[in-house]
Amino acid sequence: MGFFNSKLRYALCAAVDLAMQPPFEACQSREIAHRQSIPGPYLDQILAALKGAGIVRSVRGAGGGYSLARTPDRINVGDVVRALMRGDRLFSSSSEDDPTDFNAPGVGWIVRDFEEKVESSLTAQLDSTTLADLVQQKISLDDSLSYMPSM
Amino acid sequence: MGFFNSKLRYALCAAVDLAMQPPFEACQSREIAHRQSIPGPYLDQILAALKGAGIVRSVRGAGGGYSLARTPDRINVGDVVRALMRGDRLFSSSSEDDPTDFNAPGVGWIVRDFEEKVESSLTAQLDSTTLADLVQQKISLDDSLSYMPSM
DNA sequence: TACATAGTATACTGATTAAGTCAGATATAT
DNA sequence: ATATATCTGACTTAATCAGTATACTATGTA
Repeated sequence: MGFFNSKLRYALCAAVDLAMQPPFEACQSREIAHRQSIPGPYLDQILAALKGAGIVRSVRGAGGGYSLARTPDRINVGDVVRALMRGDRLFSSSSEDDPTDFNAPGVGWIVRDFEEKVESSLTAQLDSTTLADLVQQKISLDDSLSYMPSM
Repeated sequence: MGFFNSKLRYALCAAVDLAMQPPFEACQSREIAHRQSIPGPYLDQILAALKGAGIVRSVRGAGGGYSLARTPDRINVGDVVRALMRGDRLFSSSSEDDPTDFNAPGVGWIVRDFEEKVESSLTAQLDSTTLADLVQQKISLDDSLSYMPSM
């Protein structure tokens, strides 16, 4: 439906959710799933990816859960995107797996070059927005609606 | 492999190819296909979409072919993208087909709102680059390589 | 009028990805 | 030990991507 895929959207929701919790306090995946309406087992996959990228920390066993590995102002949206898109789409590789000969010095070059400009300006935008920014927007929204549940 | 899909890349190559031909002179689809290394029948599909969007004009019968419907400086990349992405991906719709409840006033809202900001800045970039710009880059490239075939 | 040329339309196919689901293994606090 | 959690990997279903194939329609030229 949109520009992001659902996995990425879920990941961002989960990350922002964690960013709104008391810092470094473990939070169960099923709580996050419930608050953000994310399918439980699917969220587990996503959290695993976030953990692999060092965005999230996990504590196993009873009383365990997930927490952010850094403060929200030191995690940006680009980090989350890159964590999810290992092997997946959203301009996965920058190097070698060209199907056609866009290497020949022709129109294809120019098109590819333009594409890269778009990519890099997009990346810049993703990297300049932090989880803290998103949390702040959430708070502003709640304020403007004149009610303040922490959900 | 990249941010664009191959259909869009082909469409841009074809459009730029036409932009480099003598203005309003009909050009056969198979010639374009050959010059730009695009699978013939696949290009036909793409040209049909471009025609449907009023970007390209076609003349049927012997001696016919395709030409741009407007001058290259009045066709931008965004036009081509929108022509191709009818029903397809790359932020297809802006309205109603939300799978989950991103309508509830929660974190999902903020994520969706950020997503839309990204989309609109992307759209702005696509809309501010014309086919004429891309042709100019091609010419500059040829110059800098010190040889000037029109291909 | 007939033929060749060229675009138009539709349907089909194989490969890949998206979006989850499910079962079970592993770790840990009590 | 056991209940509670994460972790893992395989599996499923549907959609999309990237093209092919086939038949049809329109038009300029001989």
